[in-house]
Amino acid sequence: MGQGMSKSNNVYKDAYNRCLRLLDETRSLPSEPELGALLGVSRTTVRSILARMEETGLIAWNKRAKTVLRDPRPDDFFPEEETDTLAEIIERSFMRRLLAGGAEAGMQINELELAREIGVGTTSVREFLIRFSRFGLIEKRRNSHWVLKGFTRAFALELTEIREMFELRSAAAFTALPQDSPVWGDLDRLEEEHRFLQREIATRFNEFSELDERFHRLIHRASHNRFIVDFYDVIAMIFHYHYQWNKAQERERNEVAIGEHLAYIEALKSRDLGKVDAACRKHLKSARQTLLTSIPESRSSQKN
Amino acid sequence: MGQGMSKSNNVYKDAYNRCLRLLDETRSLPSEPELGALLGVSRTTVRSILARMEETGLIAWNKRAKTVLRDPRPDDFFPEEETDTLAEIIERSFMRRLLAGGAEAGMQINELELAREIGVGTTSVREFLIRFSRFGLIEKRRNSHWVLKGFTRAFALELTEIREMFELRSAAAFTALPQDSPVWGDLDRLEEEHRFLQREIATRFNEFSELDERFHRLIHRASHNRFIVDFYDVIAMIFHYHYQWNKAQERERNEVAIGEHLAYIEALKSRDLGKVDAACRKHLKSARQTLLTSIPESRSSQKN
DNA sequence: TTAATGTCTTTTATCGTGAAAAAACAGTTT
DNA sequence: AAACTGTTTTTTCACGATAAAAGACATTAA
Repeated sequence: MGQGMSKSNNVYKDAYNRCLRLLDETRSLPSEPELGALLGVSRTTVRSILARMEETGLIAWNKRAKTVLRDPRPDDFFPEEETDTLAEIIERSFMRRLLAGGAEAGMQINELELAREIGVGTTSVREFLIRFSRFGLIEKRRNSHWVLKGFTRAFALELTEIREMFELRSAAAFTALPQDSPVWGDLDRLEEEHRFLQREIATRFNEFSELDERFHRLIHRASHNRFIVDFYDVIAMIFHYHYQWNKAQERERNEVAIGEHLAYIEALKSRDLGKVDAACRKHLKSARQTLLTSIPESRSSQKN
Repeated sequence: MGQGMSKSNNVYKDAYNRCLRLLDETRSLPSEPELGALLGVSRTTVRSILARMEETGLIAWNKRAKTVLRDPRPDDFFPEEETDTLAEIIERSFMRRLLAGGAEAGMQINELELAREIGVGTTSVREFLIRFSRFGLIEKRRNSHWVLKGFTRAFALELTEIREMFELRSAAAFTALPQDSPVWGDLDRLEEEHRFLQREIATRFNEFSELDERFHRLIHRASHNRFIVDFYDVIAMIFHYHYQWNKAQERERNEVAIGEHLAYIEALKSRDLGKVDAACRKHLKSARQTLLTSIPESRSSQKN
């Protein structure tokens, strides 16, 4: 599938699907520039979307008039998998191989083989690997292959060490934010979401992962330091796959984490640096523990 | 120049030049694998080098026998500029534009234009920008262009904030290293180089930049944390161009820095955490100051 | 029988190309 | 005139192709 094609039109397909959902709400669509802003795409793409919607009888389109003719049906949507970015496809594929065992540290990574296996061009794989290298899991040998450093205990410890430094500093910066800063409102809303999830934990425990990320990103943003903010991408990536991979006691773990977050939020609102420090440390310690226990104790003896 | 060609043979040319320097020292060259290891290239490249050296009458080559026939002349060497990596060429070009004024924050970066201007393919430029993005100076707009964030005061402050966190921690880790660790020997040697440079400061002050990097990298390595070690790449890059750009009071600045380094080294050797902390703080503070004074006070009012 | 050389294969680095998507420009409608 | 639609140009994204370089295999010399 997909060999020989120059560029997939996933931007169009994804925006089309999102636009279909908009159709339910209104009798007519806004102007082209407005739609573009709403969907986050250019007018060129908007016009392709409108053209297809007209073809399939979803709307009547004549210049400014874009009247909705019927509700979208399930088969109007493009299949989910066709809306993914190439980068997403490659990342998923790569991470699956990395986590699905057999990925010994020190193993070399072959661009061509990866590209063939995933069914994409080498350029895309190369660019992915370059982007991915900042996560510290792979390394390039000068004009030669990439080397896998492995998702090891050492990696987790190094990652969490930085995370703890950065988050403690960000949390301190957070408490120093003026009372009228919008972040306090954001924090209140997040607290509410935590409370809600706590009540419904039995059925919605798997929604925590996403809330967790939003919460920590809010705190990191208070540092006003691009390197700290950007580093959260590394953490988010690791935890994203970690959550997908390690489902053991997920409910219990998340329940504990919600409790810790609430204590942390409480501390932030008190603006008492000592309390913030303690609550932050406590939560990060248990987060580290969770991550560590999910890593096999070193599959084979370490190589060089 | 250079349009249409698939891949430059700069690896070969650079290795050839380095191999020429080896010729002065011996009457005959070692085996092919040995030469490869020495020059850091594959046997394929070694054989191309030997082939050319035979052609130009530098050596007689018959299987294992590689006898040196004459000393290399200046015109045997490939021109310096032909030994550069494409990545280096692009980086220099890009940084020149960035520092040569007219590079307002918020300005968009055009891959195609850059590629044309430098005379390389778009792929190489794209890969460069992706690699370069980790320095925090540019940012990608989702499926659109890159945006220049600018080499601003804010950037310098964010950079140095992280640098200080990381280096204080690394320095502390350094003092905790066991007495028999090889780093103490490395430190002694660096101290000696500092003393030498201090004596010859009048003529060799411009050699400090390189020594500075080696010294700080040694300390950062003590953290045993890949994120800390890797972050030094960002610092090194910035200071590299900063040194090239801001030559004002270079001698005085470097003289001061050498003194601070020596005090810092002294503190490390004392293994007294308090002293280390103080010496490190003092040096980093003046390094930050130097960097800050070299940044124009904000060319125009900040955009969004 | 180990370690070199000679030969062949695979992989990486880089380009030009073309479709997708964005952006710029020109003409209309309100 | 401001904001829209219609049209054209430019840029980004991804591919296959090809030379450089690495690496693997076969052969030979010490």
